[in-house]
Amino acid sequence: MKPETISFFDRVYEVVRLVPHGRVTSYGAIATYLGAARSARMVGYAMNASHTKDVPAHRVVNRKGLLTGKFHFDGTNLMQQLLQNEGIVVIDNQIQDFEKVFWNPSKEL
DNA sequence: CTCTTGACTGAGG
DNA sequence: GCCTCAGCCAAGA
Repeated sequence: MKPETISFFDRVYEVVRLVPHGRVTSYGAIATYLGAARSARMVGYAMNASHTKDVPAHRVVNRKGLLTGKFHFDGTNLMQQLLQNEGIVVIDNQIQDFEKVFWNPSKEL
């Protein structure tokens, strides 16, 4: 695969796939890891097309640990269900102990 | 090329 | 702690 042919979106997907089971990360963390710290919005924008990809988008939340993208899932609480299924505690769209389950690709990878 | 759209973020009131 | 504003930048029409 020529990197030039890989779009920014695809790079986002690869990083999201690297997120360990039972962990979550933020849009900004992914953007920073990709060298585009100011492109956090692009990460979310990329996730908008993640439905056609095998990407665990539910592991990606904003910097506050809030499930901002839950409305993009079929069910109203599907995203929360998926996270809790991985052992992550979610209350009212807010991840509990966010710092403990947070996975920073720039540090861990 | 120009314009619009965002699952974001940080600063300011 | 909450709300608003502005900057950010890639992709699609």
